[in-house]
Amino acid sequence: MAKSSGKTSNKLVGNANNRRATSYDVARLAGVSQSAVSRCFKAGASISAKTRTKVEKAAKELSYQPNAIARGLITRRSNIVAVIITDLTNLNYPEVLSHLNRRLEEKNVHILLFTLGRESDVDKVLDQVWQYQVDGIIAAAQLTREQIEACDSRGLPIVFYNRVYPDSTVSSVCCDHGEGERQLVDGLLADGRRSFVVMSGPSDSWVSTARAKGAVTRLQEENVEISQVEGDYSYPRAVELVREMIDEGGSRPDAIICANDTMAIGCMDALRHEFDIKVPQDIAVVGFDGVSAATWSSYQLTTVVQPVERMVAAAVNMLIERVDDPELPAEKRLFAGQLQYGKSALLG
Amino acid sequence: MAKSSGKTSNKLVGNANNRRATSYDVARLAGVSQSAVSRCFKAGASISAKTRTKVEKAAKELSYQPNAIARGLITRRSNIVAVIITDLTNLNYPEVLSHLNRRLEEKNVHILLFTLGRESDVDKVLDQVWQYQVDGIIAAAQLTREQIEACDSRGLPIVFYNRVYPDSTVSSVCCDHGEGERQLVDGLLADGRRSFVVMSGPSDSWVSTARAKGAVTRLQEENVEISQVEGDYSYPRAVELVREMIDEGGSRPDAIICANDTMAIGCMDALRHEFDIKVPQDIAVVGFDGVSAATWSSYQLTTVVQPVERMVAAAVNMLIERVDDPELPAEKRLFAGQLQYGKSALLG
DNA sequence: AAAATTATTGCATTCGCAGTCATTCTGTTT
DNA sequence: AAACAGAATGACTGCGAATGCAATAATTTT
Repeated sequence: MAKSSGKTSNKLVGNANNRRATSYDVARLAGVSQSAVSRCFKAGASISAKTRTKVEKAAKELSYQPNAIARGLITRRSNIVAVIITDLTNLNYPEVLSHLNRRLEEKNVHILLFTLGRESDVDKVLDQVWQYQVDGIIAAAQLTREQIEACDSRGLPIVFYNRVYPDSTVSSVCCDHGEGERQLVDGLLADGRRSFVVMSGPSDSWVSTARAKGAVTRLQEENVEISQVEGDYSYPRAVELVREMIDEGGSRPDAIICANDTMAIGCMDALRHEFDIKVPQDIAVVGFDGVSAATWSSYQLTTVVQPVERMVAAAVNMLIERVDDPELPAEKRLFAGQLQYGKSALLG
Repeated sequence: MAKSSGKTSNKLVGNANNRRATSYDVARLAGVSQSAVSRCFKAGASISAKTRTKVEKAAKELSYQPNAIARGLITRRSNIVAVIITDLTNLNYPEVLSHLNRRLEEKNVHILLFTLGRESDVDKVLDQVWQYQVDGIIAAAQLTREQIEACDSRGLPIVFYNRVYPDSTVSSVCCDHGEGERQLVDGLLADGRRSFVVMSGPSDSWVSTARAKGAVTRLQEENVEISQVEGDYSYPRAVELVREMIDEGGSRPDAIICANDTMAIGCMDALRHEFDIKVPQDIAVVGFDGVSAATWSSYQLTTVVQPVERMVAAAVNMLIERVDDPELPAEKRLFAGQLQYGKSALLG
């Protein structure tokens, strides 16, 4: 602490020439024009080896880095995409975000991250997105038709992640929630389950609705008992719902179909530890997503695993294609989920 | 699908006048100068109510949004900070990121997100960070002294999240890992535990090292058995380590001290389900972080909860202060974790 | 009502880089 | 050696907004 001689002076130097080096500084030091410096940092530009060497030497000396902001201003390409996500605490999204980052990085594109507290914040977020001249948007959030059109009219490509606008020409990648639920239900039916609770997520979540509807639609084809409860994707709420369900003392269902894994885990814990109900013997529980906790040996959840990696790769490719060529028509890609047999339900 | 008359034409229009409106466009339409438009969008600028009205009307008509990139070029303030995170799949980080986003949003600052595959990628990431003229960095990753100095010399403030550089003048917020571990160990000792396994995270993680060292240091003050194993913060690896530990058939420890909750959960699952060992009766397990899964009733982990919200708020405030005034001296803030008693260890 | 004061406004310039164009240099061909 | 093609280079302009300064308008003071 006392002997801070070297370090602090260093800091003063840094603040003295507060300005970062520009291409002009490099040009002057290298004895070339600013254009030459610019060309040196652009692939495929016409520049001689000799000049390049001089420039690179000077650039290193000044630790020059081209200013991506200024470059973006003139090229109209920021190499930034906005990622709009509703709820990071959803166990599924960190994985999505992680893959997104890796895939985009490969293309030298960066992520400006926006998370939504309430859905009503979308307008505010979009304002910011526009101001920052991002090249495109990956949205894991619901946008109104007006909002989509506003992006459209600005020539700003969007790819939706896990939501689909059936009668609108917007691009999206999506897991086939309906089909996934159908598989789960088929398995449960084959297993002899006859009375069901469908636990949906928050009502404003398109994904939750798609899943719940998928399950219910399939169930209604059979002569079985169905009741629906509305959760919020969270563990504690699922526990509460199970309490209400069991405490009310009505007939217990044979199976609970949860709109995501986190709630399924909550149900299992509540059933087993609060009511000593055997899962899957007494009640089967299934989820959706394939989060890592689903494989933990306390749960071994039967669920549908979303092919996150492929979905993300598809979303990124679709978006970048449309950034490069805005005339490309919209495209919707639907990925089948992978049924994962666990021990929370006796299937197949 | 067939009647796409309205929509598609809309798209064509959007692409026709491909350019977004600029302040000049607004100025022309409003019959004022570009300066007036600029002032209209800057808080506290000198502008009459009459002009403001005209400008706002024109701006709305053209759906004009000031170009944050161009603004950043001249103000030297991008209102973007880089967030560098090692591993998003670490259950603790999504929560951190979520709070970061909320806090920064309040200050109208945005997040350019960088995740690190390997630590060696730091240089590449820093290059990008510099190019994008971010106002500052929040780093939940390890930087070398050279890298820190490089940021310093560019006048780029950094605040480290959960890592500390003892003999260096960099700002950081940090949970007191050592003290947290001490509390855990004290509890375990009071509970009569005499032989311990300390399961660290990856060796290149500063946090893991700090925690393991904290536990070991405290343990060495007592006459107890200590052995150390190296995990990687992950569930599956913790399971493997427990297998090795138990299968080897040596004497079983009384307690396993894990460097994070995820591994603690892995240990509990392995002990209970693979070896039918009772937790906490036979072996106590403790973790660190306070992730949500730690409270699930299957685990009810005894752990130290990091005050994430306060830590994030502190990090954001410290960073923004230093963006506003780069002369501010570095500051290190250490937050005590909150011991959370669960049923994975009989403490207190 | 004239002078003094203050509040608005527009002009011109700047931020840092990329791309256009005209010019110079290099190397090839005859 | 002259003529030429192609590569390399530099001067200059513009991307879109912010700002210092000077000019002008609105307001207050006397």
